[in-house]
Amino acid sequence: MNNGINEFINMHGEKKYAEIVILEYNFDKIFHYCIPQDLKDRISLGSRVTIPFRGKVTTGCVVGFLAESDVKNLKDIRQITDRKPILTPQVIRLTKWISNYYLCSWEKILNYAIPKTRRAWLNKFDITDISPQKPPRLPEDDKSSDNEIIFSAEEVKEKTLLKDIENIINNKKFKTVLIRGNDFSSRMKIYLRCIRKTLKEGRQAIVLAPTESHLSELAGLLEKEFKDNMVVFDEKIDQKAKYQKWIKIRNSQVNIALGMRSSIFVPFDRLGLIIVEREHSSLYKEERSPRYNAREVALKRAELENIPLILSSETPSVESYWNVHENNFLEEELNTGEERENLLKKTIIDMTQEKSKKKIISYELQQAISRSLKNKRQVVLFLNKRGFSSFMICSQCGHIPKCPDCNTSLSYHLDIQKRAQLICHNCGKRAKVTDVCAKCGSKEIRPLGMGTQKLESEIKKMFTRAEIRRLDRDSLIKDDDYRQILEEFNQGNTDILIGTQMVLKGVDFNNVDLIGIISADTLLNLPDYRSGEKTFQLLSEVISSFREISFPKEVIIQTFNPEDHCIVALREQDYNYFYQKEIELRKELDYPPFTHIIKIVILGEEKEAVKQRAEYLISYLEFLRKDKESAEFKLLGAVDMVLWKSRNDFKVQFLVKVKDLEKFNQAFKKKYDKMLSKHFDQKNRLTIDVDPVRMI
DNA sequence: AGCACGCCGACT
DNA sequence: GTCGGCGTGCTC
Repeated sequence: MNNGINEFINMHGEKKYAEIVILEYNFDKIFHYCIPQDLKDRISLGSRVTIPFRGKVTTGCVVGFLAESDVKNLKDIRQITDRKPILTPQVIRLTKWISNYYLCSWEKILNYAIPKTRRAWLNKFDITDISPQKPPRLPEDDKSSDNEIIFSAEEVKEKTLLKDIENIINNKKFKTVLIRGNDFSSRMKIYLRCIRKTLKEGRQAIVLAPTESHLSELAGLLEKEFKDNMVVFDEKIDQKAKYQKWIKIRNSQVNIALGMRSSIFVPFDRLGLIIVEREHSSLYKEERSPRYNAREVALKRAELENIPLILSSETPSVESYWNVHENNFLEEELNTGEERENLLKKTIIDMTQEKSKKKIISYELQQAISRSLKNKRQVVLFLNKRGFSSFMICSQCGHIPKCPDCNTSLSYHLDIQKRAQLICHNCGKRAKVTDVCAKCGSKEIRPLGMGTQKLESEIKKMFTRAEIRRLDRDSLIKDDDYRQILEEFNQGNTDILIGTQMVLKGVDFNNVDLIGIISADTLLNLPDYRSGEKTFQLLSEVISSFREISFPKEVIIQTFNPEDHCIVALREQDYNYFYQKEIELRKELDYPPFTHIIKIVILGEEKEAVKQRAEYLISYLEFLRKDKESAEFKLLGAVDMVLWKSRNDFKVQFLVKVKDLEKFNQAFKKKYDKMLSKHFDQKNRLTIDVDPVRMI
């Protein structure tokens, strides 16, 4: 198994030629160089080298070895930059896989994985090549003679799943465990034990978290035991500090790395375990090039390194859960006890049954808020839409005013003088509000849906004596506002907090006994095959904000779609129900995980130029369709090509649906480079997103 | 990305 | 005949 990496050494045991990816130019090509005799012993996969190229000296990264080359007049490698390679052979293999899977150049992903190094740092913080350290001494080393035990007999008796995890960790082979559940402290206990065990074996661990706050939560807990044995790559880290931490890793001075998505590339050479916390998070997807998903890359790295992988989530991604059945992932459930469930009431309000269609707050929710206020408890009202109102609709003919450039519905906003205005969130175009429908002429046109602003004014009218605060992007003017609104609420000075996703971060729900989800529909109706999954995940997270429940609490969900499987699954807190219904839909409509989607976007300032390039791209894909080496695929969005306006650019988007991604990519790559340089540049850009997390 | 090469039209 | 326009292709 060589994964397309040439490590072949000729019969004299000599590495004669090196395959090199040039790091300073964006060519998707491998160059061959001779390895001078004096460098032979020190060069390896992942070594950075200086090489003559086009009459200049440039740097490259060694990605393979050859005994023979059919290229004539090969030049010599000048020198090796780092004393020990900055990347490990396994990470080189990983980046190769990424460049094929995500259709980006090898150079791009290599440069992304390697911290930006200044020449000066190279001498200052070099790799000292400390010979493999003895694993750090742990308290148990002295006590337990049987080092095969991770969990005690008592613990295993209580939760038999621990035995399975123990076996997998002890086995030290590639195997994925998906832990599903909301019990953070049990999950944490498993992480701790597994890491401890891994270190004891003299191996290393990577822990990924999706956001800065989840990262610091994990780091805080792990630091108690492993402070001197770990590095944390937090959000604000600069290139220099990042490089220093890499050197520590490379020198085996630390054996645990914590970070967000990019930490999946850290160069441990005795990696023994990867943990991906909240694996469902869309933040694992890099939304700029290279557009990889760290969860998928973690899976690939675990496979390449042949080590266990732990994925965990309260609401696993449909892809991962599907893998439980298809690829023999081990699934374990870890949920908090039933006492919690008995004190937590979940109510779904069918808004189609409300008498007044214009009302935002149902009668039941209004009553529940009154009850909370009387009991001196706090209320959080959740809405995932900013602005005043989402769009206008004519109740006579159903017409929705749309932006002529973007074909998206215009948002209804109030300006500072409280004058109504329509704004296109895509391109920023503004339009006047009309009181007559442009299509049928009726006067029954009015705003539908709502934002936090409108909700706030409604609530203020309803509960005149309550302290009400709003927490969303728009309400934050000064940097300090966020902290202040939180502090007021957490000290109990606020009765009702209205907010978007932001309330999930930093709000203390201890004294809250009511969460009202104003409209489950806004997210559910997005034009995205994942909208159901996203709704279920987000609202589950909202409900989980109630961590400790010592008195009765209630969640009220208002929706126009009470029968939707996501809503039903939320009420029953039944992941399996959600998954079964969702996977049926995906299968029926040929969506992931049954196919892959590739999002192709063309952007440019001139409308005609964009259109022309889009047509060229379509013809390239049609040409591919005839290629016997390519895979079958569907092309969406090409027949009635829509040009959108996005900021200053015109934009065209296609979706390719393909089952055999590997085969398709191989054929696609053949002339991709040529097409790119011939038809696209800074003015007319082409972006390709494999397995996108957002459709628009 | 640059830079050479080459094929073509315009010009002292 | 020769200068320079840019489209095409190569760089180990």
